[in-house]
Amino acid sequence: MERYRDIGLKLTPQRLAILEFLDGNTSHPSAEDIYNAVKEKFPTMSFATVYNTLETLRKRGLLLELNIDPERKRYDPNIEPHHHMICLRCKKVVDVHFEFDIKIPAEQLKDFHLLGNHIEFYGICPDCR
Amino acid sequence: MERYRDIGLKLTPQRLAILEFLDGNTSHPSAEDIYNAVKEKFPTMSFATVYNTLETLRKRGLLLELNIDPERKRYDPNIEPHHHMICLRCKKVVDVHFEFDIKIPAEQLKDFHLLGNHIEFYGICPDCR
DNA sequence: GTTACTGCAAAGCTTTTGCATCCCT
DNA sequence: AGGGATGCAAAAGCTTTGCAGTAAC
Repeated sequence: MERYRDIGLKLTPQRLAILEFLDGNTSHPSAEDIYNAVKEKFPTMSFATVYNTLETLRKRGLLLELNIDPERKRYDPNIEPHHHMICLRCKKVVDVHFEFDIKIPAEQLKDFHLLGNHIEFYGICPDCR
Repeated sequence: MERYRDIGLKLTPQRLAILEFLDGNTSHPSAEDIYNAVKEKFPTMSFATVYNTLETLRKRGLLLELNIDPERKRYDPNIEPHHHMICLRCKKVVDVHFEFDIKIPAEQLKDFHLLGNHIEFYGICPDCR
């Protein structure tokens, strides 16, 4: 956790609680999920603090903002490149740690300069079958 | 256009204008883009009508709702499975019509029943280079 | 004539912002 | 002590909804 202070972040108790909740979390929580979780420790916690902290972390490259849910932003503390499997029924999102070798044919690529990719897999999870 | 009536949709002038704007459109417009475009023909056009029509089309599988933009929903009249290339600078979205052979290793797949996938490619488009 | 659609306005959600206060360093 | 963070409330932006009037079938 000291590494946060090293990059110029003030380690307030609220932030520590948010960081602790996010650390190793693979549930891809929304801002509200985070707010609800941390509010138990800090009843005065506000959405502003949650959003401010998330934005601060994102700007420093310590957090990813995911577009996998059309209704709200989801956050992922795992900044390693990876993909996601989404259950169409319960909306659960599972990480897929595997590097796929996908190459776009040159005639489609034109002069686009590729920097990365993200795959969303859709299906039905074991629990929903 | 008659096919819309065949599936039980009333062909109002407003709807025809929306359908005409969407037909063959590869710009992945937002609801506001569609509203602005159609408002020129129908100054009384309301967002309610745009959203109602989009939702009606989506429910009938005639339109895709895209999650590629965290700020707003984008719509795609091309319902053929395809992927997207997104310019990180100008946010332009280009279709990628190519089927990639991607298989998730069994130990990652678990008992997830896969139904489809969508790849977002990130990079810089020729215009922005 | 029925039924579904339109358009306005209001409301609902998520996210952002202004600002006074607070507290980490 | 100083500068950034917190928390409240208000506002902003996108999307949905209620409802009365209207038009397609």
